[in-house]
Amino acid sequence: MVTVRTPRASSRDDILRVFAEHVARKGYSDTSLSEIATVLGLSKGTIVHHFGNKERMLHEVHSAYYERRFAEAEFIHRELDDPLTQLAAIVYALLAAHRDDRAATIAFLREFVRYAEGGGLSEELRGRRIEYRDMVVAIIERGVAGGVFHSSDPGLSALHIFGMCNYAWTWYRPEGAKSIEEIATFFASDVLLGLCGARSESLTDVDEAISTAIATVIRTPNRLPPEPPAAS
Amino acid sequence: MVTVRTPRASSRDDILRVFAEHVARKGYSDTSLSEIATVLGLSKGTIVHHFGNKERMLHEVHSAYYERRFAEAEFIHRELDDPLTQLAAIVYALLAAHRDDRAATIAFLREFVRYAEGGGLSEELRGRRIEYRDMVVAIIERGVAGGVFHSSDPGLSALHIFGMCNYAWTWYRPEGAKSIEEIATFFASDVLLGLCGARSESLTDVDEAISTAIATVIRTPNRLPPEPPAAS
DNA sequence: ATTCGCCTACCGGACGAACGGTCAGTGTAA
DNA sequence: TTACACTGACCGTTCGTCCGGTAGGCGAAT
Repeated sequence: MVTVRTPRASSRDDILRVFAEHVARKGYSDTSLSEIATVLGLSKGTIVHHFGNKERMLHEVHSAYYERRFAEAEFIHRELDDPLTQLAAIVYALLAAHRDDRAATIAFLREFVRYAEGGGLSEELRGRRIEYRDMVVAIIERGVAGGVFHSSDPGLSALHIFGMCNYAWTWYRPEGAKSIEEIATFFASDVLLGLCGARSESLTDVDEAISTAIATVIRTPNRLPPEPPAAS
Repeated sequence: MVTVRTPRASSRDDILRVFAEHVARKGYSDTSLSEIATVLGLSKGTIVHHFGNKERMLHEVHSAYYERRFAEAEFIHRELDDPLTQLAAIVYALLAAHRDDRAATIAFLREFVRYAEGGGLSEELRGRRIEYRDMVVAIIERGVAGGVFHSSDPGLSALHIFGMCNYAWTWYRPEGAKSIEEIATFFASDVLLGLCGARSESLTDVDEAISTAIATVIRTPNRLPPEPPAAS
């Protein structure tokens, strides 16, 4: 095979993209550098040249994933002001990532436990995880303080939400019957009605909050476009 | 080290136990047979002698895990009759496994996606997963039919519950401040109040259902005892 | 305009380690 | 004598990593 190399155009991004796809499909340990090199028509040495080692590649995938989630979250925080809508937006954003940022999302959710305990590059990513969680906890606490939410433990409420959303990669399929918007609406009203105490007047509030939340998250700057349905 | 080998006592169970612990801690691919052999003072050949290959060991761990969950679930079904209490019991059972059946639970939740797509030993385990899900869906549907629950999509409600519970291994620590009973009570009332429409009169119903559920699950025959708090 | 050195992407073979798995053989209880 | 848990040397493969070398674009010096 003749390699046609566009001058000055590094394969860095391609490598990272294919790497994330493989990690998503087979997990980190079962992803081999030689396989990725073969897919891209590169040599294994090139990959090492760009990233140093395999661990740093995973770190970079995870780091970029966090970057996107934080950008989203900060946009949500900036554009929306009531906790109800903010929380709905977080739920939708986390679920939309399953469709629009699929490879990185699955690669992250499959492998982030690697950073649970110390060692190597884990400090930074562990910090980011705590940061994100605290942000959601803060939203819930603001809701509680404002009398909108009722939760005896905002930390557990947040873990409830994260579990509900972050487990979706194990069952969600883009080609499935339910759209992400339907799923997010269902999940968000589930938890929001619970948090609101589900007084009947809050029903319309929740519906409205979810609509606004979805519309807002979609407007996130530099947002990855929804992935087209798989051709195969 | 001198190996004291009790005659006729096969190491099968020990091997499987240590294997599950290692898979829980490091994942399937990063668990090596030689390491397990060393820990137990055996040779690698012995492990292969008992199980044939590594894949079958994982299969057996997962299979045994399902066995225990189904035994629990069937006991719940037998002892309890209203969907409210049954669902609370399922939530508690899934969470209690994180403490009382810890290694197998984490090993399962880390690795069950391996069986998502076809190949090898996956058919049976995939079937069991569907079976378990359908059972929970059936409970919700019975609740809906009886007017106790309100859910426009029992399938999604079940996925909500599974996500909430099955994500716990990523954050739950036995030595943590919250007990499994507290967590389960919090999570169960979250979803049950949502499903009940959270009319105020259902609040006491839900509390009572959860208490009954916990008391019942604990009585499950052949239940593994709660693991003692780690000494180290 | 040509030459030069430098930077960087990339090659591709070699490496040592570790892996899962094989197999002929051993010792002991039944 | 049979049955079986178990050994330990061994095999083929694959892994991540290393490294000397090549090629081409580019800015500076000539």
